Amino acid sequence: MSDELRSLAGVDRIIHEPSRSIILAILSAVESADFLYLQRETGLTKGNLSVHLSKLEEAGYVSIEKTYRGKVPLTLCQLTDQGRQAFDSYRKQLKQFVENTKE
Amino acid sequence: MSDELRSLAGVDRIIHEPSRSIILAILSAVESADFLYLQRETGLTKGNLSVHLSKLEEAGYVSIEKTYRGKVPLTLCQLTDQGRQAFDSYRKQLKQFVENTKE
DNA sequence: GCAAACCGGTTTACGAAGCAAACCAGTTTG
DNA sequence: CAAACTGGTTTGCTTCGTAAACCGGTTTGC
Repeated sequence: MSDELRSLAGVDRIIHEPSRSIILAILSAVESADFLYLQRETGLTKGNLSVHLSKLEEAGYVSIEKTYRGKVPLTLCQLTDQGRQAFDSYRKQLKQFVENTKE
Repeated sequence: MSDELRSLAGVDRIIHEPSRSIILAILSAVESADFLYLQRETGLTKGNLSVHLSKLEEAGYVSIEKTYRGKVPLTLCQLTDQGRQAFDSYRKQLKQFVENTKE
């Protein structure tokens, strides 16, 4: 019985952080997003979004491409395959946990 | 759309920590549990279990009663009403998130 | 044409948190 | 009566999340 409840035990700490789960959730739905779009959607400050993105990039979960829109800097973010896989299995663990604690 | 993904945004940080989610999950199923039982079920070290229990107690989510079994110290833990409520709504938030990120 | 404000971020500082290991009072064992 | 065990608590370290300060470049106002 407790093995099931422990489904959360080895959860990916990179993802198990609300701000980052949300970022990954958004990226998993859109193919590609720029910094400001992510900022609006997540409600994060620029500083924190930047830090979380760096952490996700470092983990290999998102790729970040820096370019320009005209003369203005533009940062594009995409979920990597590894990121998609990691997020998928994270979701599965949450689902497991929610279901195993029913009633 | 992003409001739904942000369901995790304001999540209860006391609970959104795997060790503590697991403790609450166990307590939500058993009426009352002693320290060593919890240690076996969670797989936590004594030190960490102790710290997490204190934090949960401080938050008003579990009540801790110290007594004796014969001459041996015994620590009994129970979910409070407040704790049950908080855990319930935490589960609902997780469920929301999982469902909103489907496919 | 230049100062001030704005854009799109990054870096820094710091308090809080998790974890492992050391510790401790009391009890049982040999 | 010393050594080991029980049932925990406390300490020390390191990592992490957040807000605030900062920064290079661009646009705006005068």
